[in-house]
Amino acid sequence: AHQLMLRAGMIRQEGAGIYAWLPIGMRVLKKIEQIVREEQDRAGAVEMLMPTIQQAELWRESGRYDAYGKEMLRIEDRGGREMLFGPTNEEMITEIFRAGVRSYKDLPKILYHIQWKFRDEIRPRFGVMRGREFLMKDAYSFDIDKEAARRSYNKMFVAYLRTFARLGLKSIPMRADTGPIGGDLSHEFIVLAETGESAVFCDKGLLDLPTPKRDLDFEGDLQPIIDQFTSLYAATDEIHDTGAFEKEVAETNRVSARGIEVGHIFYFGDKYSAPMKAVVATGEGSEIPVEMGSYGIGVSRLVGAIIEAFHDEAGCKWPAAVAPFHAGLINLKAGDEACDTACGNLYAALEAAGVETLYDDTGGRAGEKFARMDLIGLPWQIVIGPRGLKSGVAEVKSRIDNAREEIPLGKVTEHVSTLLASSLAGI
RNA sequence: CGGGGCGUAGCGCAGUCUGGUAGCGCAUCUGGUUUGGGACCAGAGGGUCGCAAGUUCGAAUCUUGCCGCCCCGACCA
Repeated sequence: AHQLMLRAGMIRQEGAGIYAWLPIGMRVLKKIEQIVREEQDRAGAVEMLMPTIQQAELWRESGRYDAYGKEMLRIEDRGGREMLFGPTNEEMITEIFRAGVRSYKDLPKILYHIQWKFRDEIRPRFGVMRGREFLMKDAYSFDIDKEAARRSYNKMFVAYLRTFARLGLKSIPMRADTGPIGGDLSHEFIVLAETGESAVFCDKGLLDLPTPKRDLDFEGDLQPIIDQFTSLYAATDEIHDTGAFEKEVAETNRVSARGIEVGHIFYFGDKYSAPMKAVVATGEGSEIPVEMGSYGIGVSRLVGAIIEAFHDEAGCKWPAAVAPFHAGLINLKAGDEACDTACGNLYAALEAAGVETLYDDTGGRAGEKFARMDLIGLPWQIVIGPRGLKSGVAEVKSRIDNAREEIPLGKVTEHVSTLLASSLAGI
């Protein structure tokens, strides 16, 4: 994925684990971000934005300023105040919550933001898959008791299933260690890919479970869905138990593969709310610390994960939902009036139809242009020259397009529109 | 942090051992011939040789220090 992203000009490395997002890569990143946002909103989470730079003082309240170690990038401002580039936002969101919420009547509440994080990884690698600076969606839930917290957890669980499905990915929730964040309920969402960083083991049945529907009522009982996805065996190598795997899963259903972690959800109770005194009034006149959870999705990592899942020798093969452009339009003879007109009309028609089109009118040879579009991974590639039009779809890429008949210039727009109705439906 | 390697044009590299005018391929630009799946000819532009100090008449090349990056091991979205 890293090689493809570099060659396609999606990113440029500016330091170890630090990348600039070039225009093509940016488009993909933004599309993924938007899908993540839509599904968070659908689940009832509310968007906000917290800063990247935080005060050390805040992290001393939770005790993590010293506990976090060298992975935290610590900086000092001109006044000698200790600051840090946020690796996560539990402390800050807890501080914001306690300043603004006092009553159980304001609960439940799920807040999220999509913001750059920095973790000074020991060894950054695999490009944006494990960068030091990365874009993450992190959500935080606040509830009056554990039962309510469980409902918030379930909302995010289902939102994650939908999010990854919309990105064209098959994600598998796996029970996970809670690690330094703490708590006792946690799942990792793993996407299967041959080049994944961790080994995963699961029941084949998990791969066939249906994605929760778009019109699902998130305020209803989600537990049956969660049970469905958590009753079958699924574990990463860290907690994999070969004995249990062989006992619970029939031999023909055992899947052992590799995967990429793209999301992680935690319930951690009052780990932060207690020490930081984020309390709410109950109905009985007492105050109790809120029950919290946090929910992360690696947005920038997803760009790499999707490429890992969808690519071939020639380049990326984006799902339509995140492709940087839906179509590439090549004018083989820029300057030729008939060509320019046909391309101009077609481009206008495509854009009007909502088909995002990359128009290349720099002239030159088709092979080079197609190779470039293969690399970037445009689902449709349309070339127009003096003799008419040719086009192809990503599944076949450039290889069998030569067999297609040419369409005269005058009928290009009409022809492509017809194709649009079938092959590009749903974009 | 331990171990291994690299730093020379936008990208990929040669040159370093043995000090003597900074090169090659791709890309870019100009002109021309071409043009339907990675063209050809001619020409051009582009360099603090990672940084600094030292040795020397002279350093990409030798010495020392520093910086950056990559790969292999313990962490994570």
